[in-house]
Amino acid sequence: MTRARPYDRDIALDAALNLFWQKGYHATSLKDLEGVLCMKPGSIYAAFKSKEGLYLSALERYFHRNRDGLRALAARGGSPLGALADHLRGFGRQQAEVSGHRACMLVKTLLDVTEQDAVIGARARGYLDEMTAEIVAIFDAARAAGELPEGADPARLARRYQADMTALRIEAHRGGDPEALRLLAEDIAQSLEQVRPH
Amino acid sequence: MTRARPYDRDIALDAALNLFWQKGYHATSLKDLEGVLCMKPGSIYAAFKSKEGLYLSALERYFHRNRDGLRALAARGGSPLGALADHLRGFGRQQAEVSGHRACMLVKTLLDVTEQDAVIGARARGYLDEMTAEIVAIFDAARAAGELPEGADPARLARRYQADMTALRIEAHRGGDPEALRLLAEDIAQSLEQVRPH
DNA sequence: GCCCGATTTGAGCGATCACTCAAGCGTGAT
DNA sequence: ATCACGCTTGAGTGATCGCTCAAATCGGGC
Repeated sequence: MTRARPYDRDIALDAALNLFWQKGYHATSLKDLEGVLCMKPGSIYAAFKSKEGLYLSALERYFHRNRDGLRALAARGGSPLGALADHLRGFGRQQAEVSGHRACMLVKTLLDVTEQDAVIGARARGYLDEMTAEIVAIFDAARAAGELPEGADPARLARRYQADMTALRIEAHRGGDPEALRLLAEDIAQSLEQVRPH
Repeated sequence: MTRARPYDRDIALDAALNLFWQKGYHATSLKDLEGVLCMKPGSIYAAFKSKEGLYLSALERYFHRNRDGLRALAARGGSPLGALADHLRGFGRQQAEVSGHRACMLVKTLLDVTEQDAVIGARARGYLDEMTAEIVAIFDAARAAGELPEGADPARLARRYQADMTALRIEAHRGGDPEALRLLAEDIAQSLEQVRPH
């Protein structure tokens, strides 16, 4: 290499991720990105090829972060079902720290994207499917640990959990009473724990 | 009136509603709207003041339609809890007819909007709150009908129901196996019916 | 110290954005 | 038939969109 990169790809991607997450794909302009990336349009294009390319890179980063978080949760040992319930309750306890950063970016992408941005939409769907698979694996572990009754279907439970988590995060994005959010998370967590054989 | 309106406001609003619902606020251009409304930019501006004004009118229409649907559901007589459960199951049975028309437009708006479109965001939040109130009224009716246990909180149950419905509609938007969607709706409906005193 | 080549720069590209307004035209009143 | 009114028209506004590329800039190899 003849010259060190004057910008840090990770830092730039994080900045782009946060901005895209907050404003969405269509409402974010290259001018906005220039600002938070501290890069001129030529550099952005050289590094990420296009606005769409940058979005895809940011989305991939987001996905990996979430997937790794879920894996860390599962690798914690102890009760898989308990880990999922804790995760729900933890999310319910969060205060609204940064605006526009609560709902899942994959879901936001799914809803924001049209037929013109088919590539982005397909990628978001793929990542969501991978997340589903991760959750299925956790329910499989729960079954192995004897936390599920005989006839329980891990895939079905996983889809329910993912839907619940999506709803919880959208409710968080909506704002409103923090205590109501906590109660919602508690209700969902209790539903989850009810599947345990008694 | 010196001249009959050459366009039908209801038809135009429906067309705008469908397009906005499908593509979202930012991704819909005035040129797109000209096409589906069969109106030139001057007429659109004269009738709806601006793109934002048109969106607000379309959103109001969407809200009234949904609120009235919910009221009709509640006015059907019989079990309020059963009506809600039926509504969930009915939604789970739907096939993906028109693309991009499954998720709730209020939720899509909430996620799509930024600080620049604060008016639209506030309106969407207001409508969502009104929907919550409608659902609370149904759970109040359920309590009056003896379908709820002593300590049950209608507001808390309503928030859970609304979150579940949101999640179900997003899952429908995501696509995938129709049978999985049906099972998800069934799971949610069964959770709802579990609150009945036994 | 000098040059080479990779990288950044930023003015500016054509296209499209939301939107305007002077002109044209259809309609009901007379 | 004619007029006057008011809605519709659509070319065109300035601004901004995503993006390009020739020129400036900087670091490493010799």
